[in-house]
Amino acid sequence: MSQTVDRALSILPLLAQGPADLGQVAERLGVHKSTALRLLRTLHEHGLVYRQEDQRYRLGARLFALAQEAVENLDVREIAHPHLVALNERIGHTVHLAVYEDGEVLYIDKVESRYPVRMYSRVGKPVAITVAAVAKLLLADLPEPERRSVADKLDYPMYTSRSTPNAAAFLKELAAVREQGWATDLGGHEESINCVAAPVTGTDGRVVAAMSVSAPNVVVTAEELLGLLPLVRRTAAAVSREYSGTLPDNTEQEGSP
Amino acid sequence: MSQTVDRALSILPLLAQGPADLGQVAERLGVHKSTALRLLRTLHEHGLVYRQEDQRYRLGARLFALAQEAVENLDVREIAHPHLVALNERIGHTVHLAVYEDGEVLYIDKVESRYPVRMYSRVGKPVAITVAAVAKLLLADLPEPERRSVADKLDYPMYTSRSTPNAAAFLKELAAVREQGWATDLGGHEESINCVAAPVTGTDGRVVAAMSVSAPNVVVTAEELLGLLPLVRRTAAAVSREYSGTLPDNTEQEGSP
DNA sequence: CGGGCGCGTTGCAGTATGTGCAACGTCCGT
DNA sequence: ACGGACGTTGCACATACTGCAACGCGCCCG
Repeated sequence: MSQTVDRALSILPLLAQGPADLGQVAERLGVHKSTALRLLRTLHEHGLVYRQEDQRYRLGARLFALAQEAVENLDVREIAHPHLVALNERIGHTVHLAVYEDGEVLYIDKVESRYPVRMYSRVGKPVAITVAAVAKLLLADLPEPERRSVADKLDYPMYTSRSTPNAAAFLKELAAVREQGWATDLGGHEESINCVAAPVTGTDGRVVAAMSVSAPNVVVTAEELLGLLPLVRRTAAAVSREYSGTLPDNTEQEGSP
Repeated sequence: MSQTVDRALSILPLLAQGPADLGQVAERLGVHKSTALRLLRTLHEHGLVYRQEDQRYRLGARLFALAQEAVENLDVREIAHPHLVALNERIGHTVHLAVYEDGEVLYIDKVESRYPVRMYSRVGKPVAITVAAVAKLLLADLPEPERRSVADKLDYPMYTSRSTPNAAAFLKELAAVREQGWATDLGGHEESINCVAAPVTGTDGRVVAAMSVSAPNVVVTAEELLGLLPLVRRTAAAVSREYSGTLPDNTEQEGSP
C-alpha cells in the first residue's frame, strides 16, 4: 500500500539470502541506486541492516532484539517450552512447536533430538504446509471459508510419493485430522522421516498451536512412533490446560480478594 | 532520511513493548490515523506485524524467519555454539556470546546455567555496555577515535556502587582490558553477579566477539569465578582458531580437484 | 430498543516527499 | 597515470504520501 515502505521492506528478505552491495540491491529492487541508498540508510538508522567492513549490507542485529521481544509476547511458547523439554528428555526425538499466522505455519520452538541423526528444520522457518503434521492440525481448525481459500492458493509440491498431491486431497485429510484430533506425516516431506502431532487449544477450544515429535525411520519405525502418540497428546493437553488457565491479562493475578 | 520508511520502522520497537491498536500507534507516531493505518498495512503485507483477533497489532512471526536467517550469516555464532555448550557442561554456569555493532553490544547466544539461581538476560537484548565484561572487550578493541566517540556518547548509569561512573573511568578500564586480554564485571551491573570474559579474534587479530561466564556470588565467590578464567580464555582461543581457519566463502570446500 | 460514542476505514485534494538523472569523488586494478 | 566501477550528492519534477472529513460498524449505556 505504501510504495516507499514496501520497497524498503523488500530489501530485508533480499539481504537474508546473503550480503549485497548497493548496486545489487538497487537492481533487484528495480530502482535507481540513489533511491536504494536512501532506503538502506533509513534501514540502517533503525539497526535493521548493518554495513560490514567491505561496505556491503547485511541484516542487522537489531532484528534479533525485535524477534526476541516478539516471542516474549507469545505466551504459548513460554508455557509450552518446559513441556517440550520434558517430552524430549523422555523420548529423545526432536520436538517442535508451531503456530499459524496469515496463511503460513511457522516453527516457534524446537528441542533437538538427542540422537546423532537429526532432521533439518529451523525455528522461524516456514513449514512445508501441505504435508507437515503440525500444519494439518492448525489448518484443520480454521473456519471453513478461510481453510478452503488457503488450501486453494497453496502449491502442492511432491516432495515424495506420499506428499499431499492437491487441494482436494488436502481438504479431505484436514477433515480427517479435525475428526481424530491428531495428525501424522509419514514420509510426506522427506522419505525417511515421520512425525506425529497433537494440538494445543485455548479456552474456547480453538487450536492455538501444535506440537510434534519427529524421527527418521532408521531410528524408530512409523509404528513405534505412533506408539508415542498418547504421550504426545497428553503433553499437548497439559499445555492446553495451563494455557487456558492463564488470565488474559495477568495484572489481576494477586489483586482480587 | 526517508520519512515514510522512518515512521514505518518506528512502529516496530513500539509494538515490541506489547500489542497496540491503531489509535495508539498513530498517537505515539504523531501522525494521522489514516497514515498509521497505511503503514501498518504495508508492514502487515510483509509479515512484520500481525493483527490478532481483537484487531490489535503485534510483531509478526516473519521477524523470526528474518532474524534466523540473519544469524545464519554470522559464522562466529555457528562456530562458537558447541564450545559454549561444552563450557557450560563443564562448569554449569551461564555462558554468553556477544558482538559489537554500531555502538551497541548484543548477546547473540546464551547457554543457561544448570543451577537453579539464574541471572536475567536475553539473546538479542542490548547489553549494559558500560559495565558488562563482554562489552569492555569489544569496545577496548575499537580504533581509538571510534572508541572515544562511543565512550563520550554513552550514559553511565550507576546500577551499583561498583558501576563505571564516567567516560574517563571507562576509557581507563578499556585500556587495562586491552592490555591484559580479558575482562571482568564484579557486581557492576547487579550487586550479586560476577562475570569473567575473553575475546574471540579473527585472522587479523581484531576482536570479532566476546564470550563470558556469569554466576551469582551465592553460588561461587568472585575468587572462584576468576579461577575459571584460564578455561574461559582457552575456550575463546579455540573458537578463534576455528574461526580464523574458516574460508571466507565456503562454496569451494569440495569443488577444487 | 435506540441513540451516541469510539474505532477502523475510505476517497480525495494539496503538497510535501520520494524519485531518477547527471555529475562528482574515490578507490582499485591495469 | 589512466580507466572503470562504485558510492555519493544536489536538484527539478511529479509521484505518492499526508491529513481531513465523512462513512460504516459494533458496543455500551441510557
